[in-house]
Order: sequence, then C-alpha cells, then structure tokens
Amino acid sequence: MDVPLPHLDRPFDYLVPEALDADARPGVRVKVRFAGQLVDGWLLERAESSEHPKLAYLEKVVSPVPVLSPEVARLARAVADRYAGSLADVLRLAVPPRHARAEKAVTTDTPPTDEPAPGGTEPDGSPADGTAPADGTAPGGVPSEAADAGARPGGRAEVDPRGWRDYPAGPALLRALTDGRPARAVWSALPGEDWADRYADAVAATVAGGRGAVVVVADARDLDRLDAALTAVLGAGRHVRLAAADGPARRYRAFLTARTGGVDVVIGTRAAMFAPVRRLGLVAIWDDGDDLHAEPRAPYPHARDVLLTRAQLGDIAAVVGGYARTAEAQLLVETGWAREVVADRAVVRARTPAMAPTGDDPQLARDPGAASARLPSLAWTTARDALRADLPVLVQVPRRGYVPSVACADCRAPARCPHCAGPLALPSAQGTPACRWCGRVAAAYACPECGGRRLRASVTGARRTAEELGRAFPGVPVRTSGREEVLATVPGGAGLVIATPGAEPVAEGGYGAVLLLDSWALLTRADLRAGEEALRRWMAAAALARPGTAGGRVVVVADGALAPVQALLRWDSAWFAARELAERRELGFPPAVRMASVTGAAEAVADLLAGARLPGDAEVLGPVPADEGRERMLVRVPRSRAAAMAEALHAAAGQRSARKAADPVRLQVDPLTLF
DNA sequence: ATAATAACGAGA
DNA sequence: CTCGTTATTATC
Repeated sequence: MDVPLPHLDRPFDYLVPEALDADARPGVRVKVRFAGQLVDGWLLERAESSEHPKLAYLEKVVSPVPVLSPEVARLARAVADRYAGSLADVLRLAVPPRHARAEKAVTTDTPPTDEPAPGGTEPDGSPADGTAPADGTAPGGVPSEAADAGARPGGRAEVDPRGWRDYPAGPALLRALTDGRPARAVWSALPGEDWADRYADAVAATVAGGRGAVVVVADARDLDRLDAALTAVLGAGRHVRLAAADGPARRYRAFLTARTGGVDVVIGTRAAMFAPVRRLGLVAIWDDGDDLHAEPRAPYPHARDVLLTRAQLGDIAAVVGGYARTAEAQLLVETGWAREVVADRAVVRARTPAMAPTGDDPQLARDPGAASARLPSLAWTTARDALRADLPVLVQVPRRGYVPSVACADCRAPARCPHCAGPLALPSAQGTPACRWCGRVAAAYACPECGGRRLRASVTGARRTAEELGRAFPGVPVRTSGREEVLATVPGGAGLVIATPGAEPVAEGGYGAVLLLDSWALLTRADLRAGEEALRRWMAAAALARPGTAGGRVVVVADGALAPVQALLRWDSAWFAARELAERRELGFPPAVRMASVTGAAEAVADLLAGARLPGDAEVLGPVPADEGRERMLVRVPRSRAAAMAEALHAAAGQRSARKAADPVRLQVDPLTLF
C-alpha cells in the first residue's frame, strides 16, 4: 500500500479479477480500494488463499511492467526495518515515478526476468555488525593473492589487473569478481589514482564473470568521470546512468532498461543505490564520506548502508572506496566484514606529493607578495615556485556558513559536555556554555586537554584571502570553481585555481602545488565528523597534485601536530579512521553504537518515546532545542540492539499514527549530524 | 475518510 | 437490561 503511515506498513490481501489475472504479476503497480478510496499500491506476491474473511477486488493494474524486482523488494523491506521507516517510503526512493512515454519506448520485447533471490540474511539487516558471511566464506572474502594465480575456471576472459597492481590485494579482488565470489573490500586510493578507471576495471571483471554491477558516486561530476571510464573499458551501450538530476524521463528510461535486462551495469548518484540489476555481482561506492550519499527523504537511508545491506542479502561483492577512509568503513575492516585494499607504504611514499604544514603566522610573511595576500610565507613561496615551473596551483578555501562551535582558547581542543560528551555552545559572547545535547550548563568548564578555562568561538576566515592571491601573482590566470560554477578540468600550464571543497577540478598532468587554507574553519565545525571531513577534503584536493618526485607539493595551513593533519602528511587515513573509531567507541558515538534521533514538538516527542518499548539498555539523551520551536531527543543502543531499537521506534510511530496524533515526529536512524 | 465495533450511560 | 449514542480502531 503506497501510504507512508507506519501503522499500515504491512501487506494487504486482495482478490484478482479474471480480467486482470494475466497482468497481475508480482512487482507491478496497482490501484486498490482502501478505506473507501482508491490508493496506489504494489503487488508483492500472488497467493492461493487468504486468512482475511472479506476481500475486495484489485481495482486496476497501472502497468503490466513488474518494475519492482523481488531482490529490490526484499532490499527495500530490509532498509525500511533498519531505518525505522515504512516500506512505502523506501519504495518511493527505489522505483522512480512512472513515465508512460519512456515506458513505451523501452518495453519492446524484453520482459523482465526474475531469478530466485539467494539467502543469507541477518537479524539486524545490517551487514556491519561483524557477523561472518552466512555462506561460510572467510571473513573479508578477498582471497590472498597467492591463492589462485592460474587460469580462470570456465575459461573466462581475464580483465587486465595492471591498474590494481599497486595494491597487493587488488588483482585478487578482480579475480574474485570475475569468479563471482562475494569479496568485500575497503579501498584506500593512492594520491593521483584514477579512481574511475579502477572502478571500471572492477565492473569489467564482474561483467566478465557474467554478473552485473551497481556503482554509486556522490555528484554529477564524479558520475561523468565514471561514465567516461566505463565507456572506454566496456564500450558504449553496456551500462546506463541513473541520476535524479537527469530528469524524470531519462531516469525512468534508464531504470527500465536495467529492469528489463537491457544492461547489467548501472552507475549513478544515490538514486541508483536501489537500481534493479540482473544477477547482481558487485555493489560499489566512491567517496562514502561525502554527505551527498545521505538521502534527505524519509527514512533517510545512506547509500553506503543500502549497498552493504544489498551485498549482505544477496552474496554480492562490495567495494567501499575513497582517498580517505570513514569510521564506518574502518568498522567494516575491524569487524572482518571487509578486507582492506591498500598500497604498501613504499608505494604510498613514492606517489604522495611533498607535504608540509605551516602555521597561520603573518609575521613569517616577509615577502611583499605574501604579505599582501595575507598568506603564510611557505604557502606563498610554494605557489610561486610552481607557477615559475609553469605548473597550475590549486587553492582550497572552505565555504562560509559553518556552524560556529566552541573550543578551548588555549589548546583549541573542541569543548565537550563533561556529562554526555555532546558539543558545547555559547548562547552569547558573555554567556555560560551549555551542552547542545543534554542542555546542561557547563559553568565551570575546564579543558580536559590543557586545563584551560577560557573558551573561544571559532571564526570562519576569509574567502578574500584566496581572492587577494590573484593580486599577489599578477599576470597569472585565475579560475574559480565553486557552488555557482564547477569546473571539471583545467589545463596544465601556470595558473591559479581557487576552489571550494568538492569542486576542485582535475588538472592536466596534476597540480604543481596545492594550498589548503583556513583549515581552522574546517576543523572546528560543530560536527562529530569535523576531523574526518577535513581530512577527506584535504586528501581529495591533495590527490590532484603531482607526486613529490615530479615536483608536486602540498601546503596545509594548520598545526602539524593535529591528528587529521598528521594523517594527511603521511597519507594514512586508515590510521586516522582507526583512531576516530576508537574515540567514538569511547564517547559512545556512531558507528560504534547505533543512534536514532526523534525530532518534533516537545509533547509529540515525549509521547512517542513514552510509547516506545525500547531495549533495556537503551539510553535516551536530551531534550535539546531544534529549529522552529521543536526539540530533539537521541536514543542510543549498542549495535547488537540496533534492530530492536528501530522496531520499537517504528511501532511507537505506528501507535501514534493509528490514533491520528496530529503533530508529526521525525525519526532518523544514524542521522548524519548529531548536533 | 468511514464503517465496524467497543464503550458508555440513561431510562425502563 | 436494553437501546441509542458516542469514542475507538481498523481499513483487505
């Protein structure tokens, strides 16, 4: 039933009239009379009989095309359960709105085929809990390189593994994909790596084994890049791209092409995470730390988790890749669910640009050019040298508008609530700091790092710094890439490129210098993931520089003692992710625990939580004021209780909707932002 | 939304 | 105890 009400989140039985018998196949959209009115629905399965005493007849089959495949139906149910949401909400995300003309164009003579879905489910529906794969495969799934170096069984075409040879486990990963084994990999890409080509290799290896693939990227620019790489490797017409930004007709056409078996490979933005693919053998995601991977519509699933759930349900291989590693990916590695695919340190050192931190100290800027640009001296000389060598220079400046947070004025450690470890905020310049989670006032705050008692609000620096850079280097062309206009590539000669994080163009031959400015603004964001996010953005920019051996240099304007800066300098995001995950275990933050947020009017939130039969070890934190007079409570449980918490919250929401409680409450499991 | 069903209370 | 009215709950 296509209604989002949680208390109606279950199947209903209907009689199928003779006339609709042929069209009424599982997976079609239908219309039925429900509570007196016509509503949309999904035909999930046909049955011989029903327990229900008085059945109504199916009113109409909207279209005979069974757009919902059994595999996706199962996945949608698992995702709804994981996120305390309704199946109807997930199906809205999984199956794009019907476009009649596109449907007519695609459905010629290729009826969808449904293979039986393989087993291998897990109570939680979440693959990240450290349980071994159900089929008895060794944890990690990626066989050791020495394991099988011979010919492929069945004489399958071998995909050229050379692009992956820098990663000791890489060639074995490709072999596993061709052999149809459910390998799971967390891939840390080398700087300068052409990630799109590597993903094209992985897809080609999967296709060579007779299976299909789904690859999800964060934005249109990454999608274009992957699209081009796949076309080069597979040829045209072997894959489709699925992105909401491509418009409803193109999107539905691509969806139907995949559903009818016209192609076995779907790439796209998060709209593609539910794409129906025949004999799916590989799911992959690039840059899983990008917050665009989080779906903003209920029940707010994250593309990484949807893909991993999908892999778990169907014995499907999974690759989680990025230049930087998220704490979530680290958890997959530490629990043994996935194996890491990383380069040896020697290779990392050879590929990494020369990196240096520098203090944000204007006194050092003795050069007149640096002084006018208000640049640290080292950043200025590095840029100057690259331009003299006729190489492009990338300058990364954070966007404005980050939530100001509070940190120790002496050592700059973020100020956290002594009681619940939530973030502190200053209501006014002279006010007392208070926790944004539990609301407690931290009157006598003392920094646990250095004992300091003074706090400061972070100040976002100046984009103007970067603009003035142009004046410091007269005669050099300056390009900007940001929110308004995003450049995909820039030419190789001397030039300044000023970009906001995520909008850095690729430079032909690589940048001679990359300057990472205003790191302070990135690092002090009032966000659990501030450090991880800063590192992710720095690595994405630094990856575009030439290797140090070819003159590539990176200057980060930040304290070299800080962990994210250390991780950048050593190009070791695995180390940082492990540290980050350990810290989150200690503080009780995701992904070490499972959290849910309940947001709405104060009475509504209290009402829902009062009716929720939460697991005994659940902690309820809050309330904390949210926007527009609403408030927010957080529920925290160990990962082993994640399914029980989601079920309890969904059931409580069901009770409320059943008695038509008016004021809405928003349920979010693993919300992207906790404060 | 609306029909069934349970709950309730007044009058016999 | 019964009937008529009103809250409650399920909706094939």
